[in-house]
Amino acid sequence: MRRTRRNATPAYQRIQQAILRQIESGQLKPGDAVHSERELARIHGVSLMTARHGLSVLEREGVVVRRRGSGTFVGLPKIHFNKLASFTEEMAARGLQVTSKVLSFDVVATEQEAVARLALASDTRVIKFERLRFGGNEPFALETCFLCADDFAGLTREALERGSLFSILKYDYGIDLSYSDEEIDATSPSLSTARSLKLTAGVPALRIRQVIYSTKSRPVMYVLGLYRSDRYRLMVRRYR
Amino acid sequence: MRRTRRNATPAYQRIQQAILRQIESGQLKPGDAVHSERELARIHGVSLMTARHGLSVLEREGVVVRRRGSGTFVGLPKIHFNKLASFTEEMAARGLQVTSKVLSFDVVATEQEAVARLALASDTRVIKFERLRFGGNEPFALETCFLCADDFAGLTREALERGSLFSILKYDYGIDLSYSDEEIDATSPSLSTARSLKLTAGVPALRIRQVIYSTKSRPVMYVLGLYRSDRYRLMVRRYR
DNA sequence: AAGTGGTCTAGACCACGGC
DNA sequence: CCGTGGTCTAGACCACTTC
Repeated sequence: MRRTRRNATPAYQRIQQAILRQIESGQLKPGDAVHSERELARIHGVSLMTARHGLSVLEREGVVVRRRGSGTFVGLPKIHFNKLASFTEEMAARGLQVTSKVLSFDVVATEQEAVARLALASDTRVIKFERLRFGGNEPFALETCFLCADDFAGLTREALERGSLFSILKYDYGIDLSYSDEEIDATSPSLSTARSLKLTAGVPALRIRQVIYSTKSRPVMYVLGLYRSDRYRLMVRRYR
Repeated sequence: MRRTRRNATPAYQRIQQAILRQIESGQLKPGDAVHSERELARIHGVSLMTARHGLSVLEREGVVVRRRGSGTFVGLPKIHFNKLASFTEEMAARGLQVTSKVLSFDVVATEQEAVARLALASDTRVIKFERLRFGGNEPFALETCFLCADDFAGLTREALERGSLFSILKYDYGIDLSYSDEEIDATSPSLSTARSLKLTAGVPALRIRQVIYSTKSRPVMYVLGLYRSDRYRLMVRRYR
């Protein structure tokens, strides 16, 4: 059987990408049937289990719907459930330009909650910074970010203002992110927060507390986000 | 090789249940190593792929954490991410008694948004009812529920007051639910809603709009929920 | 070096849906 | 009936972590 070279993209991911390309190019529209598992296996020269593995991830993201006895079909457009994306990526998906303003940047030693969520010793110093996030010149969210100060010693305010945090982690620190655990509720923003977000008083905000983990299952950062509820909503899929 | 009888619980689910039992019984604590994939395969007399399949679902729910080269470990206790549970089940997990009060129950023909979300023809009549949900005598949420009136003709207010909606669907209509797609934001509840939830004016609520699908991928019900943010928060895991 | 999880094969049978 | 997705086998090699 054909062998793949080491360290290449796994076959099941190549199959996913092939399907995503077909959807993005308009070749497949919502409701259309995707190639069957057996066809995908034959087309890509892989076994049935491998083709199935590729589809299963796309299904959990809502990209495709599988119906036993019937087939696999393209899901509703532009909805990706339970997908951890950077703010930059989310806005790009909506065709909006992102800008960010770093409101503060400090190293602090008294952030008990953040330190606990990052599973660090209680006296650990953390980098703390606040960013106001704009999509197409409109404020969307105020994010407060915490990272272990020792692990990310070289991280500066200037770097943050230049590029996206996700890429800094990847290219400067070799850290790939894999998932985030999030706690979501609603809150009345403080006066200063409301002013930053240009919210009229009394309008609620969506509060998302997320702990983001690396591919090695280590907590990397804790983010407290306050989102304008009229501009941003969370899409989630839950399973029985 | 040993054959399983038809229509039995799949092997990968039996493996999941075995692990969940070990955790619930206290035999395994957070951080403890679960049996390795090869051990599980041997213990349950299945192949490696089957044991892996079982673990992968538990991993996506946050029950276990897998670390390549190292092992599989029990995750943090009592947190099940992205799990579609009935209100009754969620409260039971917290040890709270559930009561519900049906505030209204009608068949209506003018609910455009609900009809659209259920993918029904625009003139379809739907059952619409509101329930106030209590956990341990405290109001948690106000839910407005919509179902196709033709498909659930026998559904009455009395049945709702007796038992949980999920079990009515299962035992009276033979419908098993499989997942829900949800849209989450924050809102200021109306005066009457605030009164029902015993909220002081101006306190925000978490708004969850969910479309719940059957195992046959058909939308079954649309639920608009307003949750007291101080008593309820949503736990979600998102993937890169 | 030994053990772990991650990818993959080349088949098999079952359950279900639509024609 | 045939094609679909769902479950499953009995192996293989790779990449990684721990010792």
